Amino acid sequence: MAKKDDFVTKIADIETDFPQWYTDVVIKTKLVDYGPVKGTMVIRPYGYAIWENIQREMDARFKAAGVENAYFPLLIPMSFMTKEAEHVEGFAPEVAVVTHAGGGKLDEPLVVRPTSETIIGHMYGKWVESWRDLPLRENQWCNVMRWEKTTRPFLRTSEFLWQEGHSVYASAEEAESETLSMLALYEAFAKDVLCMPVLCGRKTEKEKFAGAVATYGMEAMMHDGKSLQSGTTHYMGQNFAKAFGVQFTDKDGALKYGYTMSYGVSTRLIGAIIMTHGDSRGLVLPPPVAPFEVVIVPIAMKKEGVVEACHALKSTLENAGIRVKLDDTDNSPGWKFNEWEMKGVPLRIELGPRDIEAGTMTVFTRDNCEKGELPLGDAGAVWAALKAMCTRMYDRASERMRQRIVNAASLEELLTGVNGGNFVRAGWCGDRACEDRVKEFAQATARVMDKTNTAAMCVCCGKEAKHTVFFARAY
RNA sequence: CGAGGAGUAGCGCAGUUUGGUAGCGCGCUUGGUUCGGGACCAAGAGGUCGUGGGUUCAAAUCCCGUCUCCUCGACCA
Repeated sequence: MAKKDDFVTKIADIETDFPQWYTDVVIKTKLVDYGPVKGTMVIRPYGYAIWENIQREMDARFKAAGVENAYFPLLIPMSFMTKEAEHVEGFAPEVAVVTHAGGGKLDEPLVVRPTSETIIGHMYGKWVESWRDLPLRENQWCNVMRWEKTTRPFLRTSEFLWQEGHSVYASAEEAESETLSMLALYEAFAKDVLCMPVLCGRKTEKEKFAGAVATYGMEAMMHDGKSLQSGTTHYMGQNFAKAFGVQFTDKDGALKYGYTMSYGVSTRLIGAIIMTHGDSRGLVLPPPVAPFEVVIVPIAMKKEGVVEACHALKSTLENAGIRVKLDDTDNSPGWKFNEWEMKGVPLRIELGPRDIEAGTMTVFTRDNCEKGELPLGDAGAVWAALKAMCTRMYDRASERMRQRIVNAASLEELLTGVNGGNFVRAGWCGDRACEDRVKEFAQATARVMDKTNTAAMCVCCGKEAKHTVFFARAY
């Protein structure tokens, strides 16, 4: 039973070889494979199940907030993209364009959507006529394409899956309020469903969405101290409404432009989960999004009653609403232990003759890698263990982020901070020149601005600080 | 686009310096013994050595071209 030296599926050590660790995890756990087109990924069933769980949980929250799902076309006429000046400038370098179809050249090229503000703006322009049509709040789950130069599975791919919500309101106040409440929805989702702490706040002008008045983001801290933009909400003012003629007749009889906003999260969340919770054994999945919350590993399967007991346990847990996998393949138990740990299954239940005799089940919790015993078939105790695991995972990640946010009063301190894998909290005067200087000096960008300004002076020029900003290296 | 690295079996690699029958580990197939932390035995399948040309009696190996991928940078909400 000695451990084999040449363990081909073993993943790299997260502490010493981070980029390789990430690649190993996404490939060897069969979350994804690389697609034939550079920068694309094939999401395999184990990875897609995580996405389905994210969708289910997110949809429930959208529904509770009153947002409905819809679907808009993949292809957008090129002329739509050029209607909003900043938008086209921001996205032009990374759009893929369809020039031929049906065996001939198209009169007008079509872009593969990099985001759907324009085509949805076009449709909303047709649908909105009266104040009675507002607010109009729809969401779509779809794929988008952005031709990036460097890519990494989940974190930045040429094609990715996301949800994009788009709303029109009659007033600026309502649209701005929705922008903030959707950010709050995302933050709660990150905490409750992904067990992941995030930093939320407004983005700087440099970092905002092309065509927006204001962009807000939530940033998650990865194992290597880099920041991952995990969700954004955008307040567009009337920019897109004017570009696409989204007008309504108000109660006072006047024709007015609507105020729009949009928000989105993507498969990047899966990358965030991997890099927030993963360890040197592989994935550690938050129970709410794990493809299965429990895997049952039978011990000594040929002994009488073992397989039957495992099936009975599976039914009991499933009846209690728990997602369960029974691994009754003929691999050795040790192989199964390692395999499912690598794949991040939250709880493993080992069930063998000794357990059955004693009326217990051996339970391994993935986040802390501890083994214990529970009464055989006690679904309530399994639920409690899963819930406790969520709390532990969130608390651990929060504590790490708290310890790795440092303050800086100078560029040198800022550089030291980001080099040490930290988020750096520092004052900023508000000038683009200083923001650019920070990037040049420390390869760090302004992730979000703190809700209140507590800094006295700008980390770069020393003038009075108008904002307190979290700087970090980012994916 | 700049700098560096790599292309040999499904995966990971050796072999190239010094040209001479295509190798290893894992995985896979079949049969058997196993099973409380990646089991073992036996037999077997699988490769135009990225690609085009050149040198040579002979090229994975030497020379020239070319393509692809990876890392770092640039770029990127």
